[in-house]
Amino acid sequence: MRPPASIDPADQTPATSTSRERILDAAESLFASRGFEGAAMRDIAAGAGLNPASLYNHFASKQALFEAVLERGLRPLFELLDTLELVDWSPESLDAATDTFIAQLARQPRLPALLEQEALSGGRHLTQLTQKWLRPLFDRALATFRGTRAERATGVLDHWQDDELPILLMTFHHVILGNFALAPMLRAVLDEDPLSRDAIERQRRFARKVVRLLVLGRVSG
Amino acid sequence: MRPPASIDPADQTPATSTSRERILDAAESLFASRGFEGAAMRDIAAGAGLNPASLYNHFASKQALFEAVLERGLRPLFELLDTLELVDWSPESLDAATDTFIAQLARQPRLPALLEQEALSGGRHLTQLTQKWLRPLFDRALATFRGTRAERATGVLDHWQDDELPILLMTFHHVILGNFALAPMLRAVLDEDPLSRDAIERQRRFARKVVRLLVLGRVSG
Amino acid sequence: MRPPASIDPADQTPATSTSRERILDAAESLFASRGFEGAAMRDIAAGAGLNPASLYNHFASKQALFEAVLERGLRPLFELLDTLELVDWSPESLDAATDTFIAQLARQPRLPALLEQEALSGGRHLTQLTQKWLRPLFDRALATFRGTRAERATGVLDHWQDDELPILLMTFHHVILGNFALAPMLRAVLDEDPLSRDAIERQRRFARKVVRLLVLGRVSG
Amino acid sequence: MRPPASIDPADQTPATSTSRERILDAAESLFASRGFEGAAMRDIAAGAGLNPASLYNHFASKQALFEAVLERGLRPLFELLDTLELVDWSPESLDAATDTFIAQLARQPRLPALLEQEALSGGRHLTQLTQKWLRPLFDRALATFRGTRAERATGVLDHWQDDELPILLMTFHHVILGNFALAPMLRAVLDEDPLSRDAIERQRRFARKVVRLLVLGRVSG
DNA sequence: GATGAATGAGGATTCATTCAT
DNA sequence: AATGAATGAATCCTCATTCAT
Repeated sequence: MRPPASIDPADQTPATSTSRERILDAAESLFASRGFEGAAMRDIAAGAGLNPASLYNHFASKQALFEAVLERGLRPLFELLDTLELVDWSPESLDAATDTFIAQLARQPRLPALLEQEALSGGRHLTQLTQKWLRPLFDRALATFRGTRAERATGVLDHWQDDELPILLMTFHHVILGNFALAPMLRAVLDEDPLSRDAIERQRRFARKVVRLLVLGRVSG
Repeated sequence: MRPPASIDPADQTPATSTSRERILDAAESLFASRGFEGAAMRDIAAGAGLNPASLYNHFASKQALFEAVLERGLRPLFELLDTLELVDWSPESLDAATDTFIAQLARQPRLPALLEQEALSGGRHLTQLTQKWLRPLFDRALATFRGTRAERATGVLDHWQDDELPILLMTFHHVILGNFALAPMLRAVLDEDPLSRDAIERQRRFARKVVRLLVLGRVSG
Repeated sequence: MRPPASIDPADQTPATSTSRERILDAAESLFASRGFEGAAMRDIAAGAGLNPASLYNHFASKQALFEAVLERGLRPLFELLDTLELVDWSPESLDAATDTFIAQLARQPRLPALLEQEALSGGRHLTQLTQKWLRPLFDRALATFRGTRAERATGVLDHWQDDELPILLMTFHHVILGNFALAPMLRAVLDEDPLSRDAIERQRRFARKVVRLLVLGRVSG
Repeated sequence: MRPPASIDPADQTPATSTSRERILDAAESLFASRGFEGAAMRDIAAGAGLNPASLYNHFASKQALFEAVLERGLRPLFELLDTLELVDWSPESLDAATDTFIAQLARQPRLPALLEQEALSGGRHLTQLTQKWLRPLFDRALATFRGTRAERATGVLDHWQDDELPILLMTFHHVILGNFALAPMLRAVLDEDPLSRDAIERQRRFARKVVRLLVLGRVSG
């Protein structure tokens, strides 16, 4: 009665890439849609066109494979966040930052679901994920927000109280990543592919407005 | 080595309630934190202080138990949504609606994680969840939004284009439910219990502002 | 290409005993002949007439099963050794002690092989076996031997030096248990069942003589 | 979690020897301590500093490797036994024979454990071992003993009945090889390395006395 | 010779579920 | 309503072995 191994056509990765890459692709897809426990090594192997035993020639364990998936997926996103500089807080630079995020997520549409899976499970792999990636980023972003709110005279973040800034950060997370993570549900509710070019363009347009609203308290420049 | 069955002290439900209730409580907790596949009947039974075989005296299968958990959890929330009437779209009535949601979620803090688990998994139980609960609600809410935007002269929802309204609805979902769902991650990132009275109060205050921003385009009335 | 699960007809235990006992019997037989690693849970289950999964209703793991086998097997033997009192060191009391051992081993003919398997493997389960069972027994026996050798005037153990007494103890072990442990090899070399009534009787007669030789330095009383 | 591949420092063979020799050394060590089933080709390869696949450049199969280990290990010992001539049965010539054995075993201290492993397992590789090596030796030795007992007038083997001579032969085996085979256990029970120069010297002294006792019925010449 | 990658068979163990008690 | 024992199917992972490089 087990469901078929692959739902997402993206599971089928081209046979031209290396085995390691095909394994990582299949694993990312399954971990994202089913979580760590729900993703069976057998199904990952099938997605990569390999015998299950072959996975162990490339990764020592399911856990190690999972970490490699996280590493490969999160590194570009977090490097992007690291290099981000909001030179000023003008509407235009906010838009540019928003566009950068959305563009990166369009390239890695399964990543938000992967993150969400672990965020929900609350423990085990989350600790490592948190310590290595989330904490540093979060702390740095919070410091920037606090500094900006204190220094800038008017209009920027000044409709938030200091203790609301952490929630504000989480809200950016939800607004930017949320619809990517819940793509399967959106598909069912909207009768539309939320990862289509048009849908992502609409998502980008919408995100710009929300970011402006949240940071500047108004939409128009 | 399997991890211990219960992480959240809320798993331990008082022995005074009926077996059925204890089972539902334990199942809700485990389904929310681990998803359908990740939650083992054995662990649910342990959480309820029962032998695994006893679960089958109350629920025909794991699937049936899962549905009962959804039913029990979603019914009050969706009934709340059903009865909600935004008589006008004044800031005060928006605040009241926001407060109502947050209050209900504070009573059922694991519910958002439960929903999110299924939303991520994309299929299987999601279809049923979607058809029975989400679709009708979503369609009704969208119609209301569309009507409001078309009829009302100024200020309400008029900074959104028509095709952005579905995304806007999802954004309410993310903003209101997101921090409840990701409570385990927040705990790790914020060094604070996101379900404490203070945190929920802050969350309520923040949600009010965001809802006003999203609907009215500004914070202050 | 795996060999058939059961070689020894003793593997087939009567279906009348409890499952737990049948499991222990089958496990003892396979652990004795193949060692811990070589004995497959599947084969143990087959020997007990059960599904492999059923073993886990009675023992938490292969390791726990192994320890239960040791416990059940060693307890009577070591209790016998504990209660043994060589009132005097006359040839007759030596003979009586020898007979007691041999009789007990005839009742548990697979036990020496079980011990030997672990003694050879040098580690893992041996440590526990040693600390719990062998060390105490060995130390007590050595003290008795040392005392006897020092106190008694003539003839008893006085042809051994003090530092040879530990080796002497081991030699009793080898002489008494050795042929039981190597029964499979003896069968192949002697064209005879070393566990037949006649063979054990001969073994008993021989062991009496060797014990007399080792303790008293001569055969005849 | 698999235990580390090598326990005995003797596993680490010098990198200067040929691959074949390093493989045989590592295999001998692991077969002796874990038996045929328990010794993994992977661990043998690691002990030899090679990739598992490389083993198959030198030996056709695990079985063939095992036989090569036996061959290399048993040949010198059995050749020694073959050339042994007890010109007379004087105490001095018995001592000399005992010394020869012990000296050879000191050179191959893992060999007794290797033999014992197979003797215990009762079948499979034992048959071959028995037919090729043990049977011929045993039969020849038994004939010699029987001849000696019948021909010699007094004192030599004449306290044994004819049907006890096979057991006597096995007893030599146990006494001479036993403490080498059970070295891991002795280490744990005696708090001393049973393969140290001193321990082996003591073992030699002890074996001389036991052999004299068993053959001549008394210790002193 | 040596090795990385591949694999079918089998390893212990867990799972949801059933059933007699 | 509760449970101990049973089980087929699946779980992750290891094994000996092969083969192209």
